[in-house]
Amino acid sequence: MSKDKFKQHFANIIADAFQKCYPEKYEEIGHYQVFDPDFIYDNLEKPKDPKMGRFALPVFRFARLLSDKPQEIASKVAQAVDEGIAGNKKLVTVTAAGGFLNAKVDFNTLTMETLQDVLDKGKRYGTSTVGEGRTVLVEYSSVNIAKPFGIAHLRTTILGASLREIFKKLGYNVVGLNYLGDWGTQFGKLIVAYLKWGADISKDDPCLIDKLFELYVRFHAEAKQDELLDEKARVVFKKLENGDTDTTKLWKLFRSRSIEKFKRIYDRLGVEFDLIIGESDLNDKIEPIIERLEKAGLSRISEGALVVDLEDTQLPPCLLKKADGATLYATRDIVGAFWRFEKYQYDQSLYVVANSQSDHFKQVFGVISRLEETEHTPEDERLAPRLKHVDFGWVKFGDKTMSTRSGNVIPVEDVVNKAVSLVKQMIIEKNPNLKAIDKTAHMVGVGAVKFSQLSVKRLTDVNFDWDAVLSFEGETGPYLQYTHARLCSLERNYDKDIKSDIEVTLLAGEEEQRIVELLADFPEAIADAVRNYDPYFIATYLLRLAGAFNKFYQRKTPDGRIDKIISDDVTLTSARMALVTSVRTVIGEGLHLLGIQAPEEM
RNA sequence: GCGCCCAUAGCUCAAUUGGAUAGAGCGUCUGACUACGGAUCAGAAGGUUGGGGGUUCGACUCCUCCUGGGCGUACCA
Repeated sequence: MSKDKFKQHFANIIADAFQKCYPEKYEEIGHYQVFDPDFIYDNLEKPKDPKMGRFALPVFRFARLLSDKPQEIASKVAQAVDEGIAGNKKLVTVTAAGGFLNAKVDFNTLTMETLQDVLDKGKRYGTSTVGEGRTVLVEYSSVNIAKPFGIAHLRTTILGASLREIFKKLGYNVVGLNYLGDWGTQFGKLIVAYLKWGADISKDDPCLIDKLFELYVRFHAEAKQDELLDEKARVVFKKLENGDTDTTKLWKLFRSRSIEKFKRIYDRLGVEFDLIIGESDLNDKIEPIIERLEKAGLSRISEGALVVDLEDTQLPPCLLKKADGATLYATRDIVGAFWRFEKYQYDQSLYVVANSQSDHFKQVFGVISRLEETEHTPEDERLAPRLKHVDFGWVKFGDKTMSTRSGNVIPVEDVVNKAVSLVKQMIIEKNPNLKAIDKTAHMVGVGAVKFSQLSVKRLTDVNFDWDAVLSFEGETGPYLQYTHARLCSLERNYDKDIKSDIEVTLLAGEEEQRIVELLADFPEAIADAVRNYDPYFIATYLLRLAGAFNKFYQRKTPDGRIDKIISDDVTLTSARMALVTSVRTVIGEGLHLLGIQAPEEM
């Protein structure tokens, strides 16, 4: 990530001032700590209140080093800075506030450079090249065949789709991967249930998948009474693994019909993948890896099953094969990591999966790590350090936990349909002349649903609340879209070219300054999102930006009138419009990174 | 039992990863030029950060104990 010019300048003059204020200490320890601009740079923070400045350095932690009081340090250094740059053009102004050194940047310079940057680059503003030549895999959604697409899957789908966009923005070669759950004992259960109770279901029934799911729920209910059912399911799955024709035929039918159904939902959500594979695609790749593990002496037979011990991790052993020889999903995830590397040579591989599976991934990564250690794979060729479980909290509904097995599922399709139709109603009410009502309603409805999943930090459990998801006011997707549409409307009304060579002093008001600062913060918001693997940081940034703009937009003059952006004052208007277009650009691009569309009217 | 995670305004969530007066939205209440798009904006009320102890210049954040929840815990995914 390239360094912020203002920050760098601040770090330089501060380090310099420290040298002047504490010459004997500088003599003693040399070009380190507070005397080193890079050290200062890394210790900079953003003040709590933007009014205090653009960045700040807390000096408490240097009190011991300099044997001086924090307040003293701050005021001495601030004074030294002031004297040092007197007469020169001040890029930053430093003030002492308690134990903090606060820096305000020269507003004209910041405004000019930021607006020029945004207007020149347009959608490419905030792009960087840190990811160039690097490949990152993002596994997300990963729905299970023959099961409903419930809101439990909503979070991974939307998180992953957004991460895919964000990494692209930074120049990474991104492979969005949907890893279908199309293998495992569950298919034994499904087939047993189908053969037992589903004789009357036609194979062409359009509701085949829904009906299958009902049978699946029934299976779990009846399995509580009848222990033989689970046993039967295991046998049937084993038959499937052995390639039994009739079983395979049924499995193929369920699989293809499910995929058709999922495709419709992905289309509706506007979620894309670069590769869709299933667990079953790995079947012929499993044995070589198991042989490697055996050869490395890592696996052993325990109670009839093939396991790898992970004793120093407090984790239970990782099961590779059940006593009947059938594989488990950990086995397939281990194999999959190697397979994916062969195919893509990834630098990072992200698994966007709920945190309830964190032990599973610890086991999988642990086994891979051990194998590579034992085989003495060179450090820089190892896969284990490249694997990352991007976990996230539960989606709960009321006081119940969403559980597929109990049939307690809210289909994503219902959620989207409800949101879209509500938006449509709203448009008809508020903006009946809008041309593309259905298209717009879809963008906004889906935007609301997506934003509801991204406006909370990844690891926080969320309650699925219909009212919250279907709310279009306050901190919501539609709020951002509305602001965007309003900005577009201003551009239509203005109807002239937007120029970046404007009179920046006309944007010196508090509200305008705040907007400029936020515009300049966009790259940082993206960096935060990447560092934390969490689009939340972009979502919350956009809310701040939109809020700052809306405040400016509705600002009043002292006589109580709205201080309009477009006025007879040509110079002022063109300055403000440069701001308008910049904000529109960043909100539009920010929403794009979240996987949300930004209509020009709504 | 063991392991991991969580507890902040009535509700849903934040808090720059140990920093300044703990902030937003929703809900409630009061307002906004006869609206450059009111899906907006301004303001008010609302807190002993679950509880005790500790670490230090400084704790919502780290350590410890307690209480109350969630998830996982070898042949499901």
